Amino acid sequence: MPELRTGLHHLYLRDEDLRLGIELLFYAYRDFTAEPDRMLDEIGLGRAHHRAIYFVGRYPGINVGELLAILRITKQSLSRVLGELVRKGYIAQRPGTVDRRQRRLELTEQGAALERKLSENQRRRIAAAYRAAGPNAVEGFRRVMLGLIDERDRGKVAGEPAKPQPGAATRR
Amino acid sequence: MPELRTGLHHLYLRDEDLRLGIELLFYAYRDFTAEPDRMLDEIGLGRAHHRAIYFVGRYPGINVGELLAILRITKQSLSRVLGELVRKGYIAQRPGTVDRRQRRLELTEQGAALERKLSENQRRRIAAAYRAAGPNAVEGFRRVMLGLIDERDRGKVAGEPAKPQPGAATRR
DNA sequence: GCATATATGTCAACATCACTGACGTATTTT
DNA sequence: AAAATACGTCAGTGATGTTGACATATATGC
Repeated sequence: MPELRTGLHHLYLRDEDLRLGIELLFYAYRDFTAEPDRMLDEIGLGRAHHRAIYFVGRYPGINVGELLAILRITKQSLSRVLGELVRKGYIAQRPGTVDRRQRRLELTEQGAALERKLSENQRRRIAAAYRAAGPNAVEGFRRVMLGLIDERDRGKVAGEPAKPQPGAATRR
Repeated sequence: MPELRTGLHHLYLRDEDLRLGIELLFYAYRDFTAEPDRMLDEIGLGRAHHRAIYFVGRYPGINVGELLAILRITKQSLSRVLGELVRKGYIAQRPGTVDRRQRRLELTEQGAALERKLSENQRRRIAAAYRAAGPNAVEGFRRVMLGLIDERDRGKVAGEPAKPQPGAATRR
């Protein structure tokens, strides 16, 4: 629900309030990624691999362009990461049926197992925070977080991955 | 308000709910850092410099050990970043008065200006998200985010920086 | 059907930010 | 006086990102 358009907002935002927001994001992200990072390190992978595995698991059959649009990195960066994951047997590729230029990505059994293992800690952490804060707070959390995300991607979160923008291939 | 302690929680957490949380963190952090990153890039600095500048601005007179405890990186990494910031005139150091081994860090005029410029976009983004979501949602956001942070650091967020753990100097 | 655009990949070079390991100096604490 | 602490440095390495140029296969528009 959009708030009343009073022009003046009853939500008076002090510098301190905004700083707290900045810091919450920093600390939460720092701690949210620490555990998976440690686990990845043991098998010679990094956070970038986790992100790829996560989103391939999230959208089975996703193609490279869509994944690029989510991660917002260059194809050269993704290519290295994806190549390693394919070579190590975590991700399988196969050409698209409708457009055979595409490579549709999927997790292998091994990849799915790794994804579960990596996300387990994150899920636990989120579940604990949700339970401690209560359903009402969770709803507020979602609303604020969505508001922090670039508008063009809000629909994408927890929906279908957006098709890459036209011209995305040429644009860098 | 803490939820009723029923043992069984009325907050039934589906896999989808947890995934949404994971993704909100990913997208929000991605978009939250993108703009400052671009600005930093123009003056030959990176995200690590932003973090250092931010927390030195947040806690004027903070010493190196405290900053290390916040950032959770090695002193060698921080040393490089801090050295660059000092050389380029964004941060000033001076020995502590009570313990002269310490280097107390402060932003110079120039550093404070940069900090404001960098954080401006982030503050705007947070302010917009807060306003759109409403005060109630903001409170929920804070509760959940705090729950995501390592327990030992919850008190530190938006308070005084914790003293580094005893033994921190030797531990790596 | 031919020209062009798209999806993807590759080679090469480079920057940033992190890490490990080993040591060194000044100062404080015991 | 010895030990611990705060901080720094030198040296090497690895992960992740970047730019730029070019290659291949497939689709699409006229």
